[in-house]
Amino acid sequence: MNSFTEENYLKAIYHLSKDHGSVVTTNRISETINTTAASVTDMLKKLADKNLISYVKYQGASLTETGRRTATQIIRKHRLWEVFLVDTLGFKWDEVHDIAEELEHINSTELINRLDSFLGFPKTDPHGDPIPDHEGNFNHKKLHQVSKLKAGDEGRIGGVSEHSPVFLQYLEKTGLTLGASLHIKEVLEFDGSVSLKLDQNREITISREVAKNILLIL
Amino acid sequence: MNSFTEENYLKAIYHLSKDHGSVVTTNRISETINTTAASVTDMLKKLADKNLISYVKYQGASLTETGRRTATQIIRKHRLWEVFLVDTLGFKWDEVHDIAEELEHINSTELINRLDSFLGFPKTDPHGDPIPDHEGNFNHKKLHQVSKLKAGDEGRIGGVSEHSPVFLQYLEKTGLTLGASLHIKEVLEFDGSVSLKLDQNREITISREVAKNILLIL
DNA sequence: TAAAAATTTTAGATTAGCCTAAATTTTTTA
DNA sequence: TAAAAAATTTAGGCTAATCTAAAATTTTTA
Repeated sequence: MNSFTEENYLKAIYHLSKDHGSVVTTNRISETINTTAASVTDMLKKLADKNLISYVKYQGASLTETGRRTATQIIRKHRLWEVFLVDTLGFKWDEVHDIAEELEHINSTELINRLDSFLGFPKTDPHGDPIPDHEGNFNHKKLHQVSKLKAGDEGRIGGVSEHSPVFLQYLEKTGLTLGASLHIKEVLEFDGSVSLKLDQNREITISREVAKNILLIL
Repeated sequence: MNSFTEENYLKAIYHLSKDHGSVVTTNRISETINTTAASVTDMLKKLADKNLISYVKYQGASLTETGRRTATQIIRKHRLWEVFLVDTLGFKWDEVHDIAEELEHINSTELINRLDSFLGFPKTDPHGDPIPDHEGNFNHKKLHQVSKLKAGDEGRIGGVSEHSPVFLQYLEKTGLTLGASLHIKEVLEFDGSVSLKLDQNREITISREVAKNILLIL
């Protein structure tokens, strides 16, 4: 059994190692977990002892296969709980992160499988992030940052890569919710801001920063 | 904010002080929480500092009003989660205790109120125990131990005072589930065992120990 | 009611997770 | 490529929650 803290470190390492296997540094972890580099070093040694990561002093850490499986199970729980909170209890998509952050540590495979079944085996969470199955396999859909597209491209919003309440509330207000269709009219060279046409022919402009965090299915 | 551990101590003290206000000893707590008396002493000092209990050295502890309110909220959460696990996810009544024991520490009033509403504001949990409202008020129904009744008495099962899986599974198997009507035929003076007539005129005999843990609405 | 038994508390350690400050290693830069 | 800067680790401490063993207090019993 791993402690809450250990689980949070595994999750952080997972999220920080973009492509499976890449090495993550002590400082990057300390920033995401909001702790000191010294504390991270301590924990990395411990996780390495438990064979959840491989760790080379002064170099960084990467998840072992066991570590990766553990991390994806926590992510599975987090995302299923988010679906429950939004679909079943009626929370808004910007309200669920912190609660799911607690619920993800509840320890019962049976519980999570029943929850999955009750929710109808959802494939994505309320932010469009894929929910891994009980073996840790993701159902990857190719997603494209709006900031990387050009005039004329179109697609539906399939996810967001930033989950802060302010950002999600902004999207909600602007009509940029999951599933919304959009058509790119223009990308301003000056600052990278993007003009879009939305469902009811509504036209809006978003900043490059916002465009980077909206992911499209083309 | 209280730690998980503190919450567990408060819950234990609550359950051990039969009638509100009665004093609970160090050893009794150490038995229910499965820890040493020395550890309990440490924690009692801490809870007293936080004004959650009143504590007199060598005498024992009792909940303050704040402590009582905190404890009932944990119990509220525990019981609502049990209802969710049984009614919504289809667990059996003997399978939910340990999971609810974890879920009860999740910290969100909004979550628990929405859950309550989703479940239809249940008044009792799957074992018949009353669910306090958000102000900590119980809807007490008068319950009678079968062991205290005499031949001729009858009623419905309104609760059980023992929640171990083996006991609950035994009741399930025997048909002694929540709501079942029963009629007391005879109480054996020799060993206190009780003969009952059940729904379909089925007649069974239960031990005094079992009879003590079944609670009837007369 | 005094001695024995039981209960409770104190003293002193231990472990997990965290911290600061100092030392070490790696990376950057001039 | 050597010095400066940045990153990382080590050393030494802290707190929460636990433990064992010893001391203090209360309760029981003869």
